[in-house]
Amino acid sequence: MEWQTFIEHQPFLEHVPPGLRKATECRKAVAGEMLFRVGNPVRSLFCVATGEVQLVRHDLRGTKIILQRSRGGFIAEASLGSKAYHCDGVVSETGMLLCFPLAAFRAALEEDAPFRNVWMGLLAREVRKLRAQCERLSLNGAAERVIHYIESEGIHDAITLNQSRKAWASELGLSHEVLYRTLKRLGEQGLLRIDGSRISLVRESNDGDGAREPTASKQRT
Amino acid sequence: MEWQTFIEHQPFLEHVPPGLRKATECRKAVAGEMLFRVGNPVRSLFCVATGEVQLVRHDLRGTKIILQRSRGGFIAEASLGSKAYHCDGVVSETGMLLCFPLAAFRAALEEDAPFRNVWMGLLAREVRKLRAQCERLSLNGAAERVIHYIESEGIHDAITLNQSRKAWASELGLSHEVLYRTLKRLGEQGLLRIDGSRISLVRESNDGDGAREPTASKQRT
DNA sequence: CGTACTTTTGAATCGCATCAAATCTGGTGG
DNA sequence: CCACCAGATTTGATGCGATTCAAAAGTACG
Repeated sequence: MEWQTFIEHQPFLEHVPPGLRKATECRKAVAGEMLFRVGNPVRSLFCVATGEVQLVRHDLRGTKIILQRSRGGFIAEASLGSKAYHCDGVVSETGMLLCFPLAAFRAALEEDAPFRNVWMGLLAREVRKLRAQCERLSLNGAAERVIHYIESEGIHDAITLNQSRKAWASELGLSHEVLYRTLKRLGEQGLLRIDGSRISLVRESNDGDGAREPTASKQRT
Repeated sequence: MEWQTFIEHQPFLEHVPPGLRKATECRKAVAGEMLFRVGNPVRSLFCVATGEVQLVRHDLRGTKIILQRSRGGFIAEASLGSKAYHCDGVVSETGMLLCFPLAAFRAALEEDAPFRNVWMGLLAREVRKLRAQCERLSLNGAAERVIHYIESEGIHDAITLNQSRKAWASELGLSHEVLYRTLKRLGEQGLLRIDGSRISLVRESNDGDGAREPTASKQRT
């Protein structure tokens, strides 16, 4: 498969300098495969062209916690700065992978200013995204988390889910049952419009129709 | 005040190139002061030499959410990559501040390779730290969050709190009452040793003393 | 010495997690 | 094409733990 194909999906790949491109391996990754495990030395940086890769950790009782979910874009960018991985990297959906050798990647950052700036921009974006997720997780209330998610991850107050609702629930730090119930309730209250995997926020215009709760909080039957 | 003084507290400042040093303003920041507000254009990068600065946001009902808390080190590093601030920056404890003009900072990154590498290392560290916090917040159980905090933020399973417990509670996504009770309970169970602001984890050696719960989970009276 | 804030404990309530079970879905192989 | 299976979706019932409201005691600071 050609770089040109990938660039269409991931515009930032356009900035990868020729030297690094030649050193990059491009391969298929099958669902279930482990890219790396906790403690493994960092040898490559991975970019998910298609499919999905997750950064996961397991707590004491074996519960899986998803730390990052990448569908297009880098996975474990921060591993560039450390010797060994802090999490497991598992392929959750079959797709194509770009494997950048660590040394070549570092060299490219050193030599190529535009590429470097794109990279620093990606890191900064990741930081902001993570801060938003922390903010979301510190909200106590299922409805508030759902709405916060749509507001911060969506475009024009609407999202198209690219994962199952069950997986979304765990990203929101909720049990899947509560997420289902919350979506239903918000839908019935007219605060949310749900068409399959398309979910959008309905902003109340605050004029007519006085039979509504003040805002997305403390909804009761 | 002199750079040499700051470098003792923040070793990475040693790598700030001379050109950038000359352009940097150094001033006192008084508790309560707002460094910037949501939407303000980014003009400087701030480094907290002493005192404390917080990155905060407010939800719909005015509840304060702390997104970052910096005591020594940069605050809002990710703002380097965006036009405007996404949060408010408030001084929570009086101290000294280094204000790097944005343009000069960018230029230094461009020209000075060692400085740039230190900076990218800081960004990567921030990403890992934020991932750890997300992991922590997605644990459901006060005791588990406390223990996770000590394990990931502490040194040798021990931390010295540099903030009030009330503030810690909000960082953990808990009400302060629950944190107090949880600490007390864990202390009584011998899982935690608490000396004022010094809190350390007691690892059970799993040999003698059979009167203990399996691990840090599901503690009951 | 007084004020503001943190720390601490108590009691009541609410919402989420959990267990259970039924239905629906997409995909596989016969 | 259909039977079948695994996983996702949906709904119900229950208990626990966190939030919340309340109030008292401790502590820092001017």
